[in-house]
Amino acid sequence: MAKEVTKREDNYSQWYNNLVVKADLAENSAVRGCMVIKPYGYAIWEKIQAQLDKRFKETGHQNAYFPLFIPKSFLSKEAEHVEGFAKECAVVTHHRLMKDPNGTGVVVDPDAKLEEELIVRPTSETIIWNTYKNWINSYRDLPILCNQWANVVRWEMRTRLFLRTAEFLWQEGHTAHATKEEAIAEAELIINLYADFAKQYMALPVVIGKKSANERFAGALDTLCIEAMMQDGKALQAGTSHFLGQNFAKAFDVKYATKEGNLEYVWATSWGVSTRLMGALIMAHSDDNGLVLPPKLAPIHVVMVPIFKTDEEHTAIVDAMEALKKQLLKLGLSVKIDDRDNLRSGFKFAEWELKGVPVRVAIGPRDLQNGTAEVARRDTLTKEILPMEGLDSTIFSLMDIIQENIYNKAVTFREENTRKVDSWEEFLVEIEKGGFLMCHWDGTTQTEEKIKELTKATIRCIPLDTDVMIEEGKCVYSGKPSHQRVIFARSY
RNA sequence: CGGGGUGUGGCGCAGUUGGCUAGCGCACCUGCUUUGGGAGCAGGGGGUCCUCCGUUCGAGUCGGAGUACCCCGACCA
Repeated sequence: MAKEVTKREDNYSQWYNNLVVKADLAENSAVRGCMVIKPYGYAIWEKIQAQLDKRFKETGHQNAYFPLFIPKSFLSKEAEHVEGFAKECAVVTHHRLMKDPNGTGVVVDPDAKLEEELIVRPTSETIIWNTYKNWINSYRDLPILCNQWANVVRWEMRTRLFLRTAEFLWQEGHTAHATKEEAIAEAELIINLYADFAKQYMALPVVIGKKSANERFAGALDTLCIEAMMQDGKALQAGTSHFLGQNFAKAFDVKYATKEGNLEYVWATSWGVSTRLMGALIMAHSDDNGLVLPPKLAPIHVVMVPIFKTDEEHTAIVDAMEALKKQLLKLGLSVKIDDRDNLRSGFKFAEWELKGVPVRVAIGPRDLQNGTAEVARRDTLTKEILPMEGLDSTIFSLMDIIQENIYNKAVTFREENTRKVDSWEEFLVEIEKGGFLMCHWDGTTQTEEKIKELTKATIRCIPLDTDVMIEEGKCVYSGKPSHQRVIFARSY
């Protein structure tokens, strides 16, 4: 009973934390607020990275890398941007240590004070736009479509594994365009790319929408986002794509010569997803037995557990497994044969379920005689005895079935927990139940803040693509006229 | 930065109104028996009880200060 996971309904956040640690994805580090991503967790992140990277390149983007440190003066060039990040920055003030003259160990050498402090990037707009200034002269230099895979630091008060850590891994795209229309199209392209990735790979349905002015990225004219629903009914912002207008171009004086010979400021976007996606993946699909991984992101697709009494049986079973493994490898699946001899099969079953491996194959002496194997699905927790013959293709097609099933389950859950609410009394009751509330809103920040103050619910987004949301109505709080419903929810 | 809680082998905890050699479960090591849903028995190793100061014949236990972490708020991908 070493690795029992707590139940979801008892304490959702404890369940989540427990799961992350027990499933071997990550753990807290010695550094406050920072986490260690363990090999099993990182393997999932690598799959996410690879797929996104492929999609970025298919849409004409290139990877580049910019410095970790940002001179303090850069950060203050865009007024809203500083305000948004100032409160959570790590600052480098010195560049040297020395032996402690009054004792043992080392102290900061006071003589090594930096003339200008360096900020550990909370995001890279400023350093990148300072660089783009030198890259852009003419309309022929545009567009610039760069992405970087990097780590950033935001000194958060409270942290949670994957969902909010002081340091996190992400990708951040930064693009420069000649026209407003092109920049807006880029921001939309990316948010759709994210949504499609979430659906196809993470088996995660998301709502694409626009942030209200209040929730917008510091320095953006518009923030597009994808919002997902977790199993406790809370919303999680899974990715953002910002239309930055000419704000950063103006702050860093980035102009280009048009065909006609005029000087114009360039238009910008930035966009990103982070290791928070891992949190979304875990919270959206897992159950009380542990992680449930969609096959497209699972580091191990199939785990095989031999059941045996004698050495001869063990050898014969593992031989049969090796043969099946070879066939599965040919089909592109990753396979693990768990032939540890110090653990019982029941323990292994539980352990691999905890780690979310989509399919488990158990073979025992009985199967060996009958030419069968026991195949268990992680998503449904069902198992059946199947003939060894043709098992490779059966398992291969199971992957798509499982992927789809996990997605459908998440869609169903979201639909069951999304509802229209039209009165304030109803809102107060419904928000306690969790989920997405589709409500009319008068469009003012005051109303939005009042609702947040009273209920902790925020506008997750103004959905872009849902026709049903466009209709006349009255604001759920103020009663003023509204033309479209927005999504209210409590969030992470 | 406010409110609450916890610091005892690697992990999770117990330790009564201060009392004698600091204990339990898991994990670990050795051996035997086991293996179709988290094995059993026997033996074994591992502790400056967060730190400092105080009270006392005697402190894991009481008091004070510090410190670290967790939970709830404010802040956020």
